[in-house]
Amino acid sequence: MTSQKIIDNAIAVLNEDFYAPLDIIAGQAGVNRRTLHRHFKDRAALIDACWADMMQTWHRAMLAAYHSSTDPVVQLEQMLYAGIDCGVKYAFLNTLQTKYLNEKAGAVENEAYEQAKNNWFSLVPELQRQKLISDSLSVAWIRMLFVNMINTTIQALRSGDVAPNDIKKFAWYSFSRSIGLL
Amino acid sequence: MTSQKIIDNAIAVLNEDFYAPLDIIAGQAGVNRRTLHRHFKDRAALIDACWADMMQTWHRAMLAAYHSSTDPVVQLEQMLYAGIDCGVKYAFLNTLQTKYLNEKAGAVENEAYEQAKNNWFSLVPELQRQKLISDSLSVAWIRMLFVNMINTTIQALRSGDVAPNDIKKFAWYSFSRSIGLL
DNA sequence: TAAAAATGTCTCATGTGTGTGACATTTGTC
DNA sequence: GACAAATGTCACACACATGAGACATTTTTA
Repeated sequence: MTSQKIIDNAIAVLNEDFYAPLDIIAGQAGVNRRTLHRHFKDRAALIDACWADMMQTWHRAMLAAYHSSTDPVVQLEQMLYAGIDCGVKYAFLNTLQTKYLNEKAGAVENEAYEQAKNNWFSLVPELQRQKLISDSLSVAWIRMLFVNMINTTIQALRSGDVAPNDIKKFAWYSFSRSIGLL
Repeated sequence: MTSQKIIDNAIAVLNEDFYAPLDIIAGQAGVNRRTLHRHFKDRAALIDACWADMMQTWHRAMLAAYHSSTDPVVQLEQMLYAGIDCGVKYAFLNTLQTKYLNEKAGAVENEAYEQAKNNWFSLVPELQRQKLISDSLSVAWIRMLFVNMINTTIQALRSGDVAPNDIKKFAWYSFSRSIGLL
């Protein structure tokens, strides 16, 4: 559908430059700017749509990873890979969260986010209880390590300085050790 | 000096929003927008000045940390702390590097940056040679871990979710382990 | 104190992103 | 083919950031 095509390209473009003019987004999506406005009332509406879209992608990937095993370590590993696979979309999600979402009320569309987040947050204390990872690190800190490891991976992929084949291996190696695993 | 005052405030403001209007920057610095233009020809000139300023700060901090010890592990630890202390300025540097610096030729003012970078890059192979850190990780990857650990730390500080007292400790613990140290 | 420099205030022209209206054109559907 | 929906094209008004000119005011300096 056209709306989806616009959203996909908007995410790609806005991820590079959050303030890119709508011309660029429309052009990238192969539609007229006027058409873009027919699908999305204004810039804010488009960004909201992008946000919702990303939420869905992210949420599904996390849920699938979470249910791929009962071993919390494997769950965590799979969730990291899922995050990496979300790639560009995830990076944009982060941008939004820091600079755009502040202005919005913690509204409806955060529900899915919260759910995935809660799954994640139940995992870490469990790992700490089992003494598999460090219990001197706070959960909030570990959450940030997780998110930023994904960012690091995406950056590494984009920069071309790190061999793509190595990246996931590196990411899990570095992340798991950074939280005290093994 | 007025120029420096404007630069400092510009860094602070642009770090929050890279596209903030000059009004805001001038206002934050307590000067008129017209005055800002008398010190800096245009927006690009101001940003260049910010860049140069940050380079200086960053370079000095890195150099001091590097020379604080002859033990490469201690050097690395001190450089991480130095990066964290650069704080806000460093975060802006990162923003610039990805989205703004692309448009510039790898020009003159990168010299200082390169020098500090080279110090850093000599450190990592040395640590690998001494088998203190993992030699399966590439230097480029470790560089990214380093940079992103600083970002993570700054985020953590800003979010308020992690106790400020713990942060440096957490950062070194997580970073050192993520590169295979210990 | 007097001259010079820096800054503030007001104004203006310019460029650009934005959102919308009117109408032609294309595409899809029956 | 005929109709309807979606899209393209052109045009317009609006808001806003920008950079600069003219001149008053303040601050520095000799």
